Amino acid sequence: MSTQRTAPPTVYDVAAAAGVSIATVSRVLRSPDAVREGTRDRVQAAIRSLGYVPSGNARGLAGRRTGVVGLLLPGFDVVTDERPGLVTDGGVRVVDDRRHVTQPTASALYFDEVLRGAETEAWQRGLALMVAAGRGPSRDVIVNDVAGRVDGLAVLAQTVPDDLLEHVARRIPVVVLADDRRSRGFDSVSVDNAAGMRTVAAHVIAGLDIRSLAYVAGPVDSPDDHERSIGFRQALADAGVDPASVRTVHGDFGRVRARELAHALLEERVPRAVICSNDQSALGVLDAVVARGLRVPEDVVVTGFDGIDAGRFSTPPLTTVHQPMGELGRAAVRAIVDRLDHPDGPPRAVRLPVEVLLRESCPPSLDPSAD
Amino acid sequence: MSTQRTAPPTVYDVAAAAGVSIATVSRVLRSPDAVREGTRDRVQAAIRSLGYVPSGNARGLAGRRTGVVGLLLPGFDVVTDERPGLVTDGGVRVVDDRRHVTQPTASALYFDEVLRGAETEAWQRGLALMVAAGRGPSRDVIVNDVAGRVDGLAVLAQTVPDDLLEHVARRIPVVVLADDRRSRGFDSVSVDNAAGMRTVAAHVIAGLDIRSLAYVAGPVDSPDDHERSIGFRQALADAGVDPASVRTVHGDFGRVRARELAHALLEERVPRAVICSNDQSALGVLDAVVARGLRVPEDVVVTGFDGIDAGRFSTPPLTTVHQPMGELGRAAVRAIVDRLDHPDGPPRAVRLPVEVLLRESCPPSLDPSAD
DNA sequence: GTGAAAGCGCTAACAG
DNA sequence: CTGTTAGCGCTTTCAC
Repeated sequence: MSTQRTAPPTVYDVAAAAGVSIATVSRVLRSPDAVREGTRDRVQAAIRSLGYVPSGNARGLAGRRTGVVGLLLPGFDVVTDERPGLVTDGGVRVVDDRRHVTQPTASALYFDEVLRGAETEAWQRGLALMVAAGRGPSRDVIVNDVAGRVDGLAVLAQTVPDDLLEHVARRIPVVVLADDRRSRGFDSVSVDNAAGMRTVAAHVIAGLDIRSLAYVAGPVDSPDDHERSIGFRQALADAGVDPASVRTVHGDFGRVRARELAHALLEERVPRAVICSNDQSALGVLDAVVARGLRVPEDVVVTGFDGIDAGRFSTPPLTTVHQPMGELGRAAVRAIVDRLDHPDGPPRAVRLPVEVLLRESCPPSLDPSAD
Repeated sequence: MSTQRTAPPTVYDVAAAAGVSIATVSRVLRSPDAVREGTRDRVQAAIRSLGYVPSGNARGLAGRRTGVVGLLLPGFDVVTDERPGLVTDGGVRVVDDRRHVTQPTASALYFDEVLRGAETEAWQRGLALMVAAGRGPSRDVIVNDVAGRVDGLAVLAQTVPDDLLEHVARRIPVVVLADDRRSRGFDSVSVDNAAGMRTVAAHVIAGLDIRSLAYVAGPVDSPDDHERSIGFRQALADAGVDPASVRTVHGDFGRVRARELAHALLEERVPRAVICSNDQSALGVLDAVVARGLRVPEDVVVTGFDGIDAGRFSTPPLTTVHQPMGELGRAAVRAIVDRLDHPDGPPRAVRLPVEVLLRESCPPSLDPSAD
């Protein structure tokens, strides 16, 4: 078939082949019922035999919506995993992977699910999705480019600077994910971070009757982290725990840093519970606790936030607050469509519920006899 | 900001505001160096103050490439996981997840990685990616829609029927993923299924000196499965094993079906090795083997194909042939760009290497003292 | 029902 | 360096 691209056929070609005007061709495509059957058949035959595919650009230009929504993600780190091949055999590398040298596929990149959710929702509404990395050298160009060819844009928090966002927002509706930006005038879809943290912390404090706490926070500029720490403080207040009695350290949401922090923390004094602002940190804490010969949950209970896969497979499995990532993506597309239907009205913020998953690192009950 | 969409500004608006012609505005955008600095500044100021974002549609129409490549995936199954919430607390559902009730996030959907790879490559080349599900009710419409607004299209095998594919291929280059379609005239990017299976099977037969084999194949219409079975037969021939001595069953690439088949197989006679055409099947076989009280790898060794995450976390971890999914996506974008640069020439097929990952279910050696 | 004609917003010669 | 002028391929009144 590589006998192609010799100037793709246009409405004119189809019209000529079918012996009608271009207007009729257009009608056959957009409102088939408005055309007499015989005429319609001839046009459709011409379309088939010419291999005609309408130009989306021309369509979009000529009016109406493009039927495309955009999604800007923070950009993918190019993880070129350089595993050492141990044996080679017939051109196929053979690796002894019993120690699981294999990378965590870098798949845990949490926005995979967001992407899939958005795609699903777009698909169900007959829309196409345009995805791009909102970062990188040509950031501005890409963002403008995408903004120029979609009906609406969903942007993951902190992937595009505010001024750029405000610029494109003058052309199309923009919805920010994972950060309530109503103050800036943007619609947003986010997760109920505060309630989630409050609930899991309440479980630790009141449910398990633990008052010796440590809190591993994230980077100070993270809106997510900020909300979670608010939820944490609410839980303290609810239970009448003195905030000053809680040792708090600030990590970077990373596992390595959390491990270091946890070691220092445990060195000083072992808390009965370590509440973490995200899962990666919690896994780092788990590393440190185990390394010191302490048992989880018997000696220390640990909780995370996010619900990443690694937490399901850790030893012990990690209690966490699960965020509905897929739903985030879906809600984003819905928000865009809503805004397109109702251009006016104040910015709206959708809050999605989270879910506490109690696993072994901080079980429903500390009573061994209870389930 | 919701003060928007009052007919977005156009080049004309910018030109008027800056006191220049539309051509100059266009130049400032496309080749800034061709415009005197003072003029350029005025235009850029106008762009900023008007909130001007060029229309991608108009750009695409006016000539040149759109700068967008399309990716058609098989479509996402909408997995609405209905987990039973055990406790409710302050609006946040609390779930006892100690038995890992949580879904495998459905994340293992293998094309996540393909998608990310494609995105990465596109991003690095300054292209945007348009993603859509190649299935579903409005399949034809969506496919045409996407095809009408991209420069080239990558399609995952079996997501779009050939006739539709051939139709759009007359307009833009199409590359098929995971299936060598040169015969149909399409460029393709696929994985070396045969060599992978041949290598892993050779390891079992010659490396481990096992000759009592069973083979769990996939659905008959799968091109992947077909190639893998060819590789398997080559391995048999290489080692001088009589194919007739191998019991072969056909599954559906699913875990459940494989489990059933394995039970029947084991009932009749326990083979020393079960080679499976994909990981899901291998996991099903593992289920059955363990259920019957047999040990892996001591009594039965099992191998899979794909390299899904679940295989890393199974008990025991699964030996498999890993496919470079991310690379598939990247290669697809490269293939499209290549084809755009060289519209003529015969269809080309890119073959990506696979990698055998030896894990506990079929270790490098059966000698317990080794390694 | 169907055709004629006027753009949609931009790029790319081609003149100045 | 900058302005003029054609279209790019399609949708959409408005007549017939």
